[in-house]
Amino acid sequence: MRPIEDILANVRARGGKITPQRVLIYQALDGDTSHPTAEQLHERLRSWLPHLSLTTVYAALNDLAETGDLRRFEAGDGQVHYDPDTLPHAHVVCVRCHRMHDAPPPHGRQPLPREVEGFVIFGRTELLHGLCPECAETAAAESAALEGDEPDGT
Amino acid sequence: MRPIEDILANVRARGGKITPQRVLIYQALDGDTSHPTAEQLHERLRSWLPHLSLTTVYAALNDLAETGDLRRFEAGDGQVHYDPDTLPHAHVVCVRCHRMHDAPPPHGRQPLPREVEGFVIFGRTELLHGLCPECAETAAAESAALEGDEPDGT
DNA sequence: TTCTTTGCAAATCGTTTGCAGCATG
DNA sequence: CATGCTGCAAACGATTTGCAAAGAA
Repeated sequence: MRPIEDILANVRARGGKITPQRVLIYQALDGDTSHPTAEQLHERLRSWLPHLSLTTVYAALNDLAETGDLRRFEAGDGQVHYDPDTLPHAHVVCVRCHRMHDAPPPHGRQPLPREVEGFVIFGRTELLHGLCPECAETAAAESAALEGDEPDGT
Repeated sequence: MRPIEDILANVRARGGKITPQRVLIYQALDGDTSHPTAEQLHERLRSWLPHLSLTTVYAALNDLAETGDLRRFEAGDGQVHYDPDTLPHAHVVCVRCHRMHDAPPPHGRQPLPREVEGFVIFGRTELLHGLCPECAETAAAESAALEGDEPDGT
């Protein structure tokens, strides 16, 4: 994400107004690598601004996303996630618990194609689906238990 | 997607039952490159089975997705899309009209990493975001019109 | 007969919208 | 003081769930 000052300047340049809510949201986002949903962010910020409404969080996030200062993506859990890191990079997602990490290079770091199938390309979202260490362990334990229930397993 | 017979055999092997609805859905999916949503598929199949319910379509699709015979992904339009092509490949999506194509090789055809950040990797979803030819034209026309409204544009 | 699947209606859940009051520029 | 923003409540739309009836095995 660009420095907060740049973003605020941009808001003002577009005729927008700078409110304490937006500043708080922008600051919370800066450097956040947890890929939060609007609701998660809202929950966190409530401690600082108890009156902050979820609607306002959505408004601020979608605004940033439209100017390209924030990446917005769906990760297969039915919710929209936001990522202040707008450089091309991949995400690893657990298909069970939906825990999510940035994938280290080289994944997703290839340069963007300019044009594909006649489409002008702006951005890329790359998700790697798998099991996180915890869920992999649970899954292993479960399948072991299942084998115990199947006498034919010999 | 695997041949229909294999899929049906698998259903039976898991204690499932083979119904006309499921067979119809599997057949419709086979070779489909349009990345339909459950609702789109439902709409199409209604001509053959007017009584087919959306619930049933969801059940069949989610079942196939769980066995890995169908890829399930969200494309930024708030809906879940299904793709019978389960080989790793990328999709090009129009951010305006949500039209979608498969990206031709080499995009997204790199082999899957086995493990990333401790996660065991099963699959990948790669989305290229951009403007389709039609929307690019519309967008160009719109920005031209906007410039006309701004006398300072000189 | 047994147990899964179907199909309807209602519930759920994340996100958006309408609108009145408030605060920024 | 004009306009954009906030925050509440209500609307929305995609997906899921509960349950009784139907139909595979």
